Amino acid sequence: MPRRAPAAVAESREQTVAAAVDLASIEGLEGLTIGRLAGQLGMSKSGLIGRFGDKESMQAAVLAAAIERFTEVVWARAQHAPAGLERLELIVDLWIDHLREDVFPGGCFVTTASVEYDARSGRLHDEVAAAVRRWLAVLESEARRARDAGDLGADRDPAAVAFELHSLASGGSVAARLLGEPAGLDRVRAAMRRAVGLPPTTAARRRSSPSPRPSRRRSAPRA
Amino acid sequence: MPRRAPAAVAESREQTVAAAVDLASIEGLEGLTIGRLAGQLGMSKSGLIGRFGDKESMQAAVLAAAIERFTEVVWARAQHAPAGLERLELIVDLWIDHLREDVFPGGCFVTTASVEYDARSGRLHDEVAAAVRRWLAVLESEARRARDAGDLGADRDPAAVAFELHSLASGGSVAARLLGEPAGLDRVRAAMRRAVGLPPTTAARRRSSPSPRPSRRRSAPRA
DNA sequence: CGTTATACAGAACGATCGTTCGTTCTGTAT
DNA sequence: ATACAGAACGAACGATCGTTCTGTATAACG
Repeated sequence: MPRRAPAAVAESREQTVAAAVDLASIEGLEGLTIGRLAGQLGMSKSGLIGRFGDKESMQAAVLAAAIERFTEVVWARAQHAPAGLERLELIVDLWIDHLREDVFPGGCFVTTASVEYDARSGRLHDEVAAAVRRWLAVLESEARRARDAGDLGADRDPAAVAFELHSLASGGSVAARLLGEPAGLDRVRAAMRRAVGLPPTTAARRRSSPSPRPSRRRSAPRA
Repeated sequence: MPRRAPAAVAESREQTVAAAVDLASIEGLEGLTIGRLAGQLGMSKSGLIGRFGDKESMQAAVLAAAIERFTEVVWARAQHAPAGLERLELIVDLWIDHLREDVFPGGCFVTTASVEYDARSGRLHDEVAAAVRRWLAVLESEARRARDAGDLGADRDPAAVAFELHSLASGGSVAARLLGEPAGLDRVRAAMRRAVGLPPTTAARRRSSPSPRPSRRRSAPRA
């Protein structure tokens, strides 16, 4: 391969992490296995782990990549909307859409990671918690803007609104996926809109997906 | 006075499962390990697995026991309240309390299991989903009663209310635990009350009744 | 050109996984 | 007194875990 080495390495590692994100979104960050991931990528275990040092560093890289993916498809795309309720409304739509369209094959990555590390200590716990805190801060900031602009009930605490939105999206997406009811996400969306005082739905579903997409990716538990 | 053999066996298995529930609420149902659990119980791996047949059956037994524990401390204790909004209010309080008082050392058991199996197929997935469906049906039934009695907005869909309550409790408890903020559960409670149209809080925390004290039996090593 | 650094494969490590044997012990029934 | 059933043990199975070491091919540099 006459590829330039640094580029090849960087790109290769990027692809590695992307594949690991998909796998970990199903199996969990803790269920990630060097042997299985290496086999899926067609490389040796030593070659794979050599890119990260050890497994925990690999998990951290995977987590960071998943957060970046979420940030890109939800936060970044909402930046063009004016701060406040309007941006909050767009965030909710993008948030639900990213769940509906299987940006992560196994459902919301950070939710999975949150459950895995909510009762443990260590580097992964800290990084997951930090990511959730950052996201809550974003939501709180927008909620505060909305409240200051009079678009949100003056009695509503921005931090409480942020926490409520996060709880609904996190818990609701899991339940919708577990029960195999894509319509559950409509309920989550409605509840999130209710949480910020928006009407159940605006005119038509402007972000309507063409088909329900029954893509249920499932992995055999064993062999 | 020699105990009858079947009784002794049942009790021993019950203690085994109770310990496994505590362990699995932290490590996850999938993170349960026969070797580690056996070591913690002071028995051999073969002796432990012999009680269930294989690991999956043990996981199923652990899941069933956890569901039973939840049912006891939340559903059963709310039965004395009149059906409808009043019972729903009590359920919310008991629900939050069971999270606050660490009925499960690692947080809500079914939430953990939901995340673990929401993207997989098999027996465990089906049983978790069935448990969630049963619980949603209970909540929906109470919400319908409340609506029919005029205690809930006539425009509120009981199934949507049930789903919203479940999502809030599930997602909120994880976030509160992950962030290490017990006050987060107050937010969850407030949001759940808001979901059923109840005022943020009734007077003071009237639900500071003595700890429910779930049966937490400690197993003693065999002589 | 030679030298050096890097990336990966291959092999092996100790540990642990779930499972399966054969044995032993205990209590009950015949 | 004998036979049997159940539970648990200890040992071992093959598989897989994360990690480490060594050899080698290639790319980068002078």
